[in-house]
Amino acid sequence: MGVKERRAREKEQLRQQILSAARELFVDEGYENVSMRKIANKIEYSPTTIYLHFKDKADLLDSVCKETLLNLLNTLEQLKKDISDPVEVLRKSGRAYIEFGLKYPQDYKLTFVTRPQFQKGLGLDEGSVGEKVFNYLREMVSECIRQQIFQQVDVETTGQVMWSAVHGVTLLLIDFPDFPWTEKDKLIDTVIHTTIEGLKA
Amino acid sequence: MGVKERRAREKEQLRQQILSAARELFVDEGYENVSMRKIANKIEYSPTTIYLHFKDKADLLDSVCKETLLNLLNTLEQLKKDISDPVEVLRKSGRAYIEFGLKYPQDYKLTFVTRPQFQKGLGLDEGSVGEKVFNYLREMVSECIRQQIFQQVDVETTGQVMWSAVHGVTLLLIDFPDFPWTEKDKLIDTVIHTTIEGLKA
DNA sequence: TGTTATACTTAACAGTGTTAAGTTAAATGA
DNA sequence: TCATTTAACTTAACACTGTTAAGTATAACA
Repeated sequence: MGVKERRAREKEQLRQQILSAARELFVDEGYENVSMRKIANKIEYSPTTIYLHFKDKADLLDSVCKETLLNLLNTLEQLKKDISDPVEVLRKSGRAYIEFGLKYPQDYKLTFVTRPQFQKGLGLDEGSVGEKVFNYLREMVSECIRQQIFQQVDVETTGQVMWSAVHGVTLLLIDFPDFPWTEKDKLIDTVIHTTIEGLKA
Repeated sequence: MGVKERRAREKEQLRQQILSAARELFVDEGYENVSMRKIANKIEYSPTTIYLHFKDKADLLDSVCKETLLNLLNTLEQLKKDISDPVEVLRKSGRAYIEFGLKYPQDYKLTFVTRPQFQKGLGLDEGSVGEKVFNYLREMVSECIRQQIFQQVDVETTGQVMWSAVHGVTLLLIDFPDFPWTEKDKLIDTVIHTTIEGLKA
């Protein structure tokens, strides 16, 4: 009677196969330049088969991004365990976030820049992985406010300011690789340091 | 003998007509969702006529962007004239920059996010409009440092930190329109204020 | 063994950016 | 004035795109 189970397993396997083919192509050639036929070709199925596993191209992108976000969330939550000072957690998390973006630049852009256009707002809806990442940020900031390290008492605004800074420097470093940046690590540290000091003041 | 001149004038007129039709559609519906046929329809010409004035769709968008960037530069330079306090200039310029991005989100993203890897002349290359904008930022920051308002003495790093912050918040507001942001103006003000205070500290 | 359900494909639709070739009308030169 | 040249503009087509309705083939079940 394990037939159904085997079938489900096989189905999931193909789903994963599509997913990783899509990720590879999206990252290499950019979402816009990847057609459903191209993905189908790579996995040696007909284009329509993809539609048995994903609603449409945007849904496929969405699934790829969800994976990426889970990866980021995992990285961040590992961090929190080993540090007690909330400012230090915030600092290290900011670094980890930026480094994650620089390590997987295409994935980062796909998730935080490209995707929202197609799935309006879905990136940070209730229960989504994106929301979990932002909740992580909320908790860190809350702790800093609770310990009266930050002057500002508005968790939301404070978190959003922090996010703006790390998001901004991440994208600039990704998108203008040839710009005469200050030494990269110095820039990252200064961005994080400046924002935290600004929130303290 | 003014025939050639009249013809050139008429040609330029049509070019402008295409340009403004394209701008309107790009802004309203997004670059990806606007077809050459749609633009052609709007100006009541055949699609191919556009190709007599612009190399391709990307070129058309580039021309639209160059115009708006010049607009931004103009807006910023107007600002500088009426204010003497360098911090106030920086603050107001940051606001104007962000508001520009929110007003022309497609142009902004194309110029500062999508284009840099592919396109020459609109990124931050030498002589480009983008470079002129960053030079403006350099001058503002220089003045703040010269007057010893900022602790940090490195113009490049300081400017890049400032840019990261405004770039970040601009893109977040563009890309996640449905996210429960703090009241928009408050968020923008806090981002700018925090960064400037951080640079003073 | 015959029926049902599932996996997958074929063929097509309406759309895209772009181009080669053709048309029309205006400007030029004799 | 009239043929010729030149420029503006259009038609029709190509090779793509995402997506879907309908069809097939095969495996599972009664």
